[in-house]
Amino acid sequence: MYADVIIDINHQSLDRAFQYRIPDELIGEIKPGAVVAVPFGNGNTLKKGFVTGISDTPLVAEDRIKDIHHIDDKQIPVEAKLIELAEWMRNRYGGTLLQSLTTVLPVKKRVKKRASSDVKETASSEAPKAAPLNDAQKKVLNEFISDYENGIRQTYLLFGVTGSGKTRVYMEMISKVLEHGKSVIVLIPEIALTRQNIMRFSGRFKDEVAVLHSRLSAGERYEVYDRAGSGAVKVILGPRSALFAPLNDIGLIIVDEEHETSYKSEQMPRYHAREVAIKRAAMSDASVVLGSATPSIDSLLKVKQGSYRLLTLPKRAADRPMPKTFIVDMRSELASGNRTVISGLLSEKISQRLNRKEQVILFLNRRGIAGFLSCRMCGHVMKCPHCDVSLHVHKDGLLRCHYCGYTQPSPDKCPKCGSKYIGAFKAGTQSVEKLLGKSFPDARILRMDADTTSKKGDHDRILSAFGSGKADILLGTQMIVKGHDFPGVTLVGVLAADISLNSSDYTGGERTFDLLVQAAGRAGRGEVPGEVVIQTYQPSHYAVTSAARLDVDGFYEHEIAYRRMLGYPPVGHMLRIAIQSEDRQRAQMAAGHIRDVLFSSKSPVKGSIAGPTEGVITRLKDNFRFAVYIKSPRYGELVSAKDEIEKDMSTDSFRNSFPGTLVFFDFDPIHTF
DNA sequence: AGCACGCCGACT
DNA sequence: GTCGGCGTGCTC
Repeated sequence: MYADVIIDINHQSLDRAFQYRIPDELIGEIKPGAVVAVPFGNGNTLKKGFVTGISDTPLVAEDRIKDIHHIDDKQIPVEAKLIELAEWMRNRYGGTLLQSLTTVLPVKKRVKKRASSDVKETASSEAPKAAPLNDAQKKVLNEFISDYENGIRQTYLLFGVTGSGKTRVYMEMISKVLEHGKSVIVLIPEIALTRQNIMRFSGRFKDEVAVLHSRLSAGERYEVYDRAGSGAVKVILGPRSALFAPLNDIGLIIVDEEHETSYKSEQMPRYHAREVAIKRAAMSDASVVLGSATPSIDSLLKVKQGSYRLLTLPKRAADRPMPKTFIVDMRSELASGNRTVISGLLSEKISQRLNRKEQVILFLNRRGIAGFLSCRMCGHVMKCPHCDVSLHVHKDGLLRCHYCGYTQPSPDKCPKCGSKYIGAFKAGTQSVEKLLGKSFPDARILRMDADTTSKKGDHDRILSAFGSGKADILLGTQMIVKGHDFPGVTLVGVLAADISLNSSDYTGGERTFDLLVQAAGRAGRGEVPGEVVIQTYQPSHYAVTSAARLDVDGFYEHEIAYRRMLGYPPVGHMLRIAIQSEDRQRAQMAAGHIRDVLFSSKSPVKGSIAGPTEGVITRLKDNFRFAVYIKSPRYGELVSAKDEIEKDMSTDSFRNSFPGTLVFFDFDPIHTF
């Protein structure tokens, strides 16, 4: 008997199975998923390896095959299914099989048990007092249960407006699946892994639920895996990596806030947890529930195409009204002499709340830092004529497109209205804080951004201070919009919707819509109805107007038309090939070489290759970054193109011409490069 | 990633 | 002569 073993050395040329003889005493113990130690290379040094298959035919001369040394008993064996999943990921997202294996089979060191965390003890107080389900919740739940009991397994999109009680519905779905003796994985974005969220689940499912998150030590992680493997834990709650928990008999995978970009990995393999969840579910005869108040364009398209089933919660629970929204045109603020970042309307509404002792959230989206050029008089934004994304202001003063490399000089006058007020966007939380201090000297202000949350615990401390009413205004970046529930907040101000709108990639509209609707969702969660003020230089942009109407369908129709016209995902597909080297010249040459390889190949994608272009961040950790983009209506063609490049990279000629050059693939990229 | 083989310079 | 530099090639 022989075992196929992947050696734990991350190198392209070693990314294949090696056959080892299974000694008699280990026959039956060595299975796919086992972790073994094997002698490797001339020195026969013992290396860790992953068993991916068993066979009884030697593929090389028998005298070249060595024996497995021993099973690494510090590791627990994992389902063969996870290996199959790793192979699928390797094929779909590129990179080495070892990278996929180590993603799927995370380090599981056996460490002495520790005292269990304090979460369980405090959780019991959360357990009683569940309100009865409302009609919409009942309807959704019954549809799911009826399918489940009839053996129908599929992917559902649970579209529920902010505050509609999605979590409550998840709990009931989980209970039902547990009754059938199956287990459940619940994915939530890392940022939403708050104490309150964990409590809700552990209050309901007690010892049967376990939480995985990045702060867990190896020992704590091992304990969770161990209890999952033995069947003591039936529900795993965690971020995207929790998808690979070694649970048997999975009946349901829930992906909460499915539109969140954190579900996409930023390391190889750059998998999307939503896609992998659906794959893992299919392998275990499980259903998937994707939940969101602002579903991804991708999932909405799948619903239209009939591959996901739509479930909706159209109203807030307990009949709370949706907030009232106002769009402020910042161009007219400028025209009327207000040069600050806070409009007259917003300022007036803030004083009102301060007088009434209600709370205010002010949101300054800073992601995609001031990279674009726009006119403060007419709102015109400089865009690439070929790719319809914002041009990025380069340090040499030129404007550049990230997808195709199109370049033009910065204009000193707006090409549309002739105004000289065309410039890069600047606004930071610190300067806004100063301005607020001047305008509202009596207000207690909390600022929450990367600077004020650098230490562990800062995050929770600021949020709980605001939650307990120790401040009137919470001013912050992205991080304050996600999922928090502050009943005292009756006004949310979005200071500059434009920043995310004009990010230099195709996802700007979608991200802005999500942010605006989620921000609006923070207002009026308590007794007093909420209001939202959205400030922008592009008040008629469909992402802004549909967000103000909280109109997901309307936004979808506009956005999908834009994606269709330019062949962007999810209508078409896109592959980013990122090339990095410590030597700038070499990175650029390698990128050019890769483009040429694609051009001269038989691949049908050669008509839609763009680049090489330099990354937004041109240098990261001493590496110079270049990218080549390919678009294709068919994902499979991009996979073939990726295979073609991987083949070329494994040749001596590539390794000799571009030593030390790293290549990463990103399918349907959503993070700016 | 390691380790061996190999074909050139400067040294006990 | 031969000790050792690290370029190229292989690892079940």
